[in-house]
Amino acid sequence: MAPHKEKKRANLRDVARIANVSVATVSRVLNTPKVVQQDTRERVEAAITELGFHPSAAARAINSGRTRIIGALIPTLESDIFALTLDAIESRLDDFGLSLVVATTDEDADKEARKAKELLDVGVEGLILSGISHSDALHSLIERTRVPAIVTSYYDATFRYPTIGYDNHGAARLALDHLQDLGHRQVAVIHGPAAINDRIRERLRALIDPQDGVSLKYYETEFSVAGGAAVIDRVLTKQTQLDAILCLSDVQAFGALFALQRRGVNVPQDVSVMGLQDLPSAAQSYPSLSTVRLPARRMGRLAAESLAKWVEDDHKPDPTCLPCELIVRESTTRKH
Amino acid sequence: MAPHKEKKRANLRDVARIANVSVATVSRVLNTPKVVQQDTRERVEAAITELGFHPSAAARAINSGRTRIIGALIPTLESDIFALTLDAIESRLDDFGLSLVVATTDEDADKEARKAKELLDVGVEGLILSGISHSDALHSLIERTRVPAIVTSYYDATFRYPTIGYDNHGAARLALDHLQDLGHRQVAVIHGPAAINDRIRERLRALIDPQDGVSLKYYETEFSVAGGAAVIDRVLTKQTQLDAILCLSDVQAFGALFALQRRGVNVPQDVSVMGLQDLPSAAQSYPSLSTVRLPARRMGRLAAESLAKWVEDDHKPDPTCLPCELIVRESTTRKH
DNA sequence: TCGGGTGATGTAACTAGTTACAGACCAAGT
DNA sequence: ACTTGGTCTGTAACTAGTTACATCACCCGA
Repeated sequence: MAPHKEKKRANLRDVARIANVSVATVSRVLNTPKVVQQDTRERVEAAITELGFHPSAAARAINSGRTRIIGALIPTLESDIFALTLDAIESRLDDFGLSLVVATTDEDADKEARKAKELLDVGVEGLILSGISHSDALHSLIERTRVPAIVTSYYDATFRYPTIGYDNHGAARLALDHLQDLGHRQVAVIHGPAAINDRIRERLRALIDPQDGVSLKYYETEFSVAGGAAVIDRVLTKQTQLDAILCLSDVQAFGALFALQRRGVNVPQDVSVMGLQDLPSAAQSYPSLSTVRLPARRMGRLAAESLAKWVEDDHKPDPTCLPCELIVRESTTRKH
Repeated sequence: MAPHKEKKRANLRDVARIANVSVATVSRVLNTPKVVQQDTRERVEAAITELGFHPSAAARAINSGRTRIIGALIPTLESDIFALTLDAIESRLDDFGLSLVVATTDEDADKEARKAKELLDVGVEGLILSGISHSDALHSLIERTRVPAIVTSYYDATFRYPTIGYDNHGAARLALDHLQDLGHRQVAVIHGPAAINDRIRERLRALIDPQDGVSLKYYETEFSVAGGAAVIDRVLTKQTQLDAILCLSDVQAFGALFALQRRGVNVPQDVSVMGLQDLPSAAQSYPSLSTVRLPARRMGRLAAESLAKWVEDDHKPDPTCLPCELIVRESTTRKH
């Protein structure tokens, strides 16, 4: 068999040769077609079509110094809140002509640093982080490369990177106040793993000094519907005088809701259940879920916008705290 | 004020100058450090640290001809099934040292083609598509650039790109057969927008010739919990002799479940409810949801693997159909 | 002392684009 | 007739890396 002719991709020079023009002219046809005479342009375009030529992204990037890629480091895509945020980020970045590379970290700081390095190797021009707990390796990487980085899902005006987040502390407070206003005093607090998650820690911090004789008992469980459901037995055993359950995330609240129904406990007559986040289905469940709305989509859009402006115009964004909103639905009611 | 010295990024030549070696040596320190003498290497490393040097991804890519980036075109991240699949894709691609750029299409073929172009401009080496409905523009783009492309969420061995999917037709059939086996004859089928979604069309196609006196009535609604809930009034009005509700997605099944509970209809005593997908919460809800499991994570992993091998070793994958599994839970029961 | 092998390093060409500058050409103005 | 200006195109340098090949020092054995 004859040795296969290496069928590598056509480049600018190939097109120039076929069209019988210089590389500069081909480049002009691609970038500023109006300055090229029509018949020349048509000849070049014919050559481009003939060869199936597509300019190399890398070669363009090397000249412009721009890749137009933004990297996002998020704990996981399995959780609605990150998926929602990311969806908003992606579509807003697209408005600025920027693409989004996603890397998941499983809430593991070392993995995050490793993936951040990969993102920078890919050439991202900006980085979106979640929360404020990161490894020194990541910090020094960001410092060395001077890549613009912003933090989402958390607000702290003094943090080393601009934070575009919501008020986790205030949201938890809002939820507890609501239960308190309804007369509830014996409250079970169900929350995800605090050790690895600064958003959860911040929410818990809001609950440390309950007023008016409110007593809080804490239950840490997996961050999922199953986690919320699994912990209910423990809650019901430990707290016979239970007024309300405050779940620091909606997914766990759904788990709690289901598990309570399964045990014949009526919500909200026997016990009120409160979530935190306002998932799309919170308005639909039966009973519908009282919760505090975290503006995930809005945050995603704003984060994307802010980073885009930083990358494009070197305009570093100010930290922003988006407001949370108490959403009262059927799952909470006044204590009888 | 003195004109600011342009503080541009340090490059290989800068490092070479500071370390008093040639560019080749610096390159060797970066890529094959063992061939460089220790003291030279240390000098270079010191220079790298001093300048905060980071090699340019674009320049590397231009030489290797590789970007190590894969692009995924998915309808939306708001839907769990895509978020789950994407999470699996991302983590599996990472095993191969590949990064993932995400672009959402909102199930719009023109938008998909536009975003595909952007992905190729970014330099993706491979493309992951969802379903088999795409614009001609996308097809010709893929043909011109000869970029490896695979399809997920759909199986069709004869399709122009390899499909790594599950059997939508078989899954729907499995669900209907289950209801039939339980003695149900009057069945409401709730499904998402068929016009724009080939997965849904394929599921519907499985239901065209029901046997044994089974009567199906169709209700198209939004692909969401709210959509599933909103259509229930219509279902209950139109079908007074209702045995079962078959929802062609779990999210809609949850909506149906909630709406039925809200109206005092007992599931499964009064009516059986069947989902399709097996979301993580399907096992937790009350009643827990009978459904057909679509192996979203497995599919994501396999798709990532297959595309990675195609990109790395030029080994085009074979179409693969992953099995769906009937999951019988509490929401379906024998007709009384 | 010479040839050969090895190891470390440098030179320069190469990747695929963009672009500053130069030059050719043609028409209009002086 | 000669300059001027504008349009179009080409040459070559430039971006930031990698790498084939050349070079040189050094050591060993003949």
